[in-house]
Amino acid sequence: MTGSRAAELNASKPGNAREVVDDHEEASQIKMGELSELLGYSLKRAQLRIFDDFIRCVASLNLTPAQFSVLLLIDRNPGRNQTEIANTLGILRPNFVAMLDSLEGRELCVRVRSANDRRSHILMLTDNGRTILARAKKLVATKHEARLNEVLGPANRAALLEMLATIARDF
Amino acid sequence: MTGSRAAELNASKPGNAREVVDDHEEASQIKMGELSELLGYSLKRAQLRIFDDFIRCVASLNLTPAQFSVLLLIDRNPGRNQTEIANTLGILRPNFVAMLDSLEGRELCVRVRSANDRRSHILMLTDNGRTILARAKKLVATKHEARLNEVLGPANRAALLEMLATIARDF
DNA sequence: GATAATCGTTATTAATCATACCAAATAGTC
DNA sequence: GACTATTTGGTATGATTAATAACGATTATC
Repeated sequence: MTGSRAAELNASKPGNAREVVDDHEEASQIKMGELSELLGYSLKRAQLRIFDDFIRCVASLNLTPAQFSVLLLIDRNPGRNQTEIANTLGILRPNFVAMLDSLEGRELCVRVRSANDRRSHILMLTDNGRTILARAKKLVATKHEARLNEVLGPANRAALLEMLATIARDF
Repeated sequence: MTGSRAAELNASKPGNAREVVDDHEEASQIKMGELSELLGYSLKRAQLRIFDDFIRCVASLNLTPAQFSVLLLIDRNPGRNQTEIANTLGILRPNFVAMLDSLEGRELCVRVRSANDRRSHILMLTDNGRTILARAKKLVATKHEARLNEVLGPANRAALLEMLATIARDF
């Protein structure tokens, strides 16, 4: 299901029998040039790694980052409708339908017709949804974010988070 | 073809014997909850913003971030073939074909049969490609990255870059 | 009461990402 | 040299995500 996208990120694995030289010269490393100074590039690569790790850490619950964020937001904001949740996550309403179909099909959340405005659907987690979310949070905290703290250190992790929020806010 | 099977899943859930919830408190802001502590979430949002700004800054040249990185890498590594360039960028070879078709069609680069290995295509920029790349670099530096320096400050920008590289490397 | 706006939804397209496979060329082995 | 395996670029094809237009039902506005 979840393809290993990092399969060929590392072409030069110092492992077994990969000493092939394409030209007469030794297999020299490709120069990244200004690419390593391009923030967008590093940003995307880091994001892919983080998402891969997230999916791996939470694989037992079969939750994507997007699904996790939806459950989190519904839990924290009971009584909101689809457009409100979708908008705050940057998901377009048409694309949110299938996503909710899936989550509701797994009985993690429900759509309830609002009494105030019978057009809109109020979203709320089921008991099962709350259980799964709680488990997911624990997995994310103990595996995913913990690893980040190992690699970056708590102070750096906080600084990184703040800078990313700044970009998303002021850009 | 596309097979949007969203319709078949749970398009309609009739007979919802759920009770209606109180949804007062109209204009209050949605709470992000633990979402603002989730690094992957901030990372993705920031990445989308950065990419949008990149595309905007370089719109006059009609270059995507991916295309720009390809041109940059070819320029810095003359004599490399498709798989080498694609691999270092994390692009799968089948998907790299169309991308090169496009760039070559715009006469920004060329594929040249290698004399050493007649299977492989050596990539190199055309004069036009070098010109466009130079212009793109200038736009990126004076508009895109400059704005980042405004928002973050040079020191923070460097620290951010270093942390992202750390994630992409050690994760 | 007529008209406009909103909500969830369907349908559809484009773009991105991934896998399986093929012909040509090369490498490695006997 | 012949035989096999591997590599390279390429095609075809799916899955997933993202974006737009439009529609019925409902609500808001005038």
